[in-house]
Amino acid sequence: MPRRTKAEAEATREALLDAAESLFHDKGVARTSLEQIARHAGMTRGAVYWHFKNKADLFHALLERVRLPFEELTEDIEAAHGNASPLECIRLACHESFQRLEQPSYQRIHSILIHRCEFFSDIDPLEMQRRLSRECFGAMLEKFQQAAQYDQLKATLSPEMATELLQCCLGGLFHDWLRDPQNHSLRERGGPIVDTLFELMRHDAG
Amino acid sequence: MPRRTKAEAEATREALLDAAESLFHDKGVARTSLEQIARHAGMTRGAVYWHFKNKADLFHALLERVRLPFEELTEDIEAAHGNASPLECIRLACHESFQRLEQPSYQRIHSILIHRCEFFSDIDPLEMQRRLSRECFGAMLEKFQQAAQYDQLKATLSPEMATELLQCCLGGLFHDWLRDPQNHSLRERGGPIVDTLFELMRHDAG
DNA sequence: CTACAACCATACACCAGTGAATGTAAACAC
DNA sequence: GTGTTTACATTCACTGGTGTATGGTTGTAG
Repeated sequence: MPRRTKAEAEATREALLDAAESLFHDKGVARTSLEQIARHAGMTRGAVYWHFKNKADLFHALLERVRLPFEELTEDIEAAHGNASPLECIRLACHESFQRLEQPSYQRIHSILIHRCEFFSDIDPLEMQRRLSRECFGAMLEKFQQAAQYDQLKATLSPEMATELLQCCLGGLFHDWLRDPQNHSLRERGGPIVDTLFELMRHDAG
Repeated sequence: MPRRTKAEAEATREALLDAAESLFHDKGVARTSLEQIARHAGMTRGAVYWHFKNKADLFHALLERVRLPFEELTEDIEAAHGNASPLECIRLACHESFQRLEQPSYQRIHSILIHRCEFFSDIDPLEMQRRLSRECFGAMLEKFQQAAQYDQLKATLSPEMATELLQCCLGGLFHDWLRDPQNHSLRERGGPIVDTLFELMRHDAG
């Protein structure tokens, strides 16, 4: 019973993306066909090829759904803890990030991005990872430089090194968690680890 | 001109694995066919199906080639720095690991394991990652407990927490590096980071 | 009210890849 | 030396997936 209204068409597009997200997560990107995606959304392959050029194009569209929320994350954090001290601001941002990443939709997409898809000629998951990593690094470095100005960091610890240390730690934590998301909570494990690291980096008062 | 001698047969088996390793690394696991692997090794698919049951079996065989060297790594480190202090032993082990991981064969296989293959029903890369991670964690925890007994750690830092911190840090470092191995050296970036972390964790003498 | 175009279903040809069956020549046991 | 088995090459049948072309129904602009 085509054709639908414009809002309905947009709804089926979202339904196709939802189906793809679910199936990619369950079976991997390479091993899910467009036919399966269409069926899971209650459509046929005709709908898929109408909304997307091919599988790579569909994959790009999926990633777009996570890029925007990620950008607003840093802004929200800035707004929420802007009045706190620089070091405390980063620490709180980490906790905030843990909480957001544990939302099912976030978790599923990142799991696809990291574990469920191979790198590709026309669809490179590494490029997206690099982007997120760079943005994260820049935001943290800025804060650590402020912290150094306020003498919050240990004297021997440069802001650049502090940023690298934290980024490595967060990255490892993130990958460990994504390996078995249902096994343990990112917040419960990551919280104490991050707090400990900040305690070690902080310049002891007195 | 079959049939070959036993040594020749073993050589073709290795050649097939080499070809698979090379092609998996260049094009990903899902997008390389057994035909391509055979051709790249100067054989036909008949050879592949003789030595391996199917693609998953071939993949397992590839991973076997990296599991054994990894196990001997920890033993070698134990033997080399067994007389050093526990904390120093772990630190040196990290540096040693960096050096080994930068060898092309290691780098390529880990790159395949993490970026070039999707998880699979019968061939799960996550399981291998979990194994390596667990073994690594166990060895480090043991050393950190010794370090705690010798009062080498900061009083507020438990050996469990120290292990988790280091593991997260190493994991993130490893993933960052694998994203662009040719871009920067694991040793050159990881060395200072690890040294800094140990400096922060060490109990100040005096 | 009508003509067009959006939205999707259906049908088609086509190919890459798998797995198993078969062929075969030489290595090895005896 | 002969038979058996090894170590492949070759062939074939089959499947699943892709891309495109075409058809059909209904919103929607004018």
